[in-house]
Amino acid sequence: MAVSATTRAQIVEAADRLFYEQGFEHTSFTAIAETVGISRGNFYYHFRTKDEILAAVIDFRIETTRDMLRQWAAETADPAQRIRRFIRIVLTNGADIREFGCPVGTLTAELAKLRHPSRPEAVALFTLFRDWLAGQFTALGHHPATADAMALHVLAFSQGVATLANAFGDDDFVRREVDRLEAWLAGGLTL
Amino acid sequence: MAVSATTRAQIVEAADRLFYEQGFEHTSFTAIAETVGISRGNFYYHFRTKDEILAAVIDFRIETTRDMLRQWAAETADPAQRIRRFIRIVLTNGADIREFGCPVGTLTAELAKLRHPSRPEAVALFTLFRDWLAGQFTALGHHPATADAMALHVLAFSQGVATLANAFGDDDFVRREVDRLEAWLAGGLTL
DNA sequence: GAGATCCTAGGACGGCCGTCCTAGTCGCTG
DNA sequence: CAGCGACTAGGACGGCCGTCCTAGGATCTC
Repeated sequence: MAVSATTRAQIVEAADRLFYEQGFEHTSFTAIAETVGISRGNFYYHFRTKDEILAAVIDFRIETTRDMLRQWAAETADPAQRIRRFIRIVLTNGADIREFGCPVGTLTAELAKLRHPSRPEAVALFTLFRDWLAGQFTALGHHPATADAMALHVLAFSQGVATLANAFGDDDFVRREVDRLEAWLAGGLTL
Repeated sequence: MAVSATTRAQIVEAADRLFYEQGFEHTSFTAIAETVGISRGNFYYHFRTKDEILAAVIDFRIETTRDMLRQWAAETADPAQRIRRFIRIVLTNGADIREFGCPVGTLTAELAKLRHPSRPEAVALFTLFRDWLAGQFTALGHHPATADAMALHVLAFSQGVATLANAFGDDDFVRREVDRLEAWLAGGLTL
């Protein structure tokens, strides 16, 4: 049981990374098996289909994200500071983003094109950030509707920056946009 | 020769649409052949590999985009009005974007994950818009470096909005963000 | 009207894909 | 130590993929 849980976790983590780096469809069972170091047949014991792995990966990402947001909330009480932490993800994860884009945005886009049944679960990852950000803006004294609009604005910022960072690999551009949005956050928060 | 040119063009246009709707890798020779209404074998006469089709599709998109930008330049002399036209693409093509995302952004992201040799050509599509936008900002009296930063800012806006529109399908959000960026364009153009 | 050229249809090929089966190993429990 | 459940390795399967070959039809030239 302990060993199987480890193997299962190893599969999920390897798939998580491979889905991010190569895309869901392009990642084969063989590639995951080789990464983990298990036989391809053994696989079937833990996951019956590739879609089941995807579902597990999305659940894993949701859990990981929840933990991260909780961590942020525990470390800083100021909502503005929390939002700033989100804004700076594009710097913190700059190298990965330049190479592979945003994990959430690219997965959601791919599943949309595949018309994959798990698409709503991937979108839920976006919703997680959206609701958390909206909560911070609400804590800053904004009405819920305004707070949600601001949350979407911040999300759009990070998606746009991630996409262009991936395309052009321009770190200066990322820094400039981060500065701009932080100024917006510190200033009027005009929408 | 006239017939072959037509067939070739039909293949490119069908592939263009399918690559957009389903992604490059997910689109098979069979799917393209069925869309055009030709046999799968005949294909090989016009394109020897799938990568050749991709290259032709990217060339086609570059040509189409160039035509569109020329058209815009011909129709309106005011640079600000031209930029506004670009900003409003997310509204004009709202239905497609909600369903499939931005054609340029999603293709670039996919080719990055596939480490595909044609990735630079896809990025060139971005560069086309980037340079054109920078040209408009220059015409508004900004220095080249500033104009380029503004161009990237507008591009990031459209990518962010397209990604979230695809994820959430929220038309109000798109309209709100368009209004906001148009206000920025009409106002200070602060970066 | 014969022949060269352009174009097409249909199918064969090797390969990798996701899926599934089976025999067997390990470790725990009684 | 017998038995059972958890776990693994290896390989077989049908199917679709991209690629490639070949024979024949259409069209144009002299």
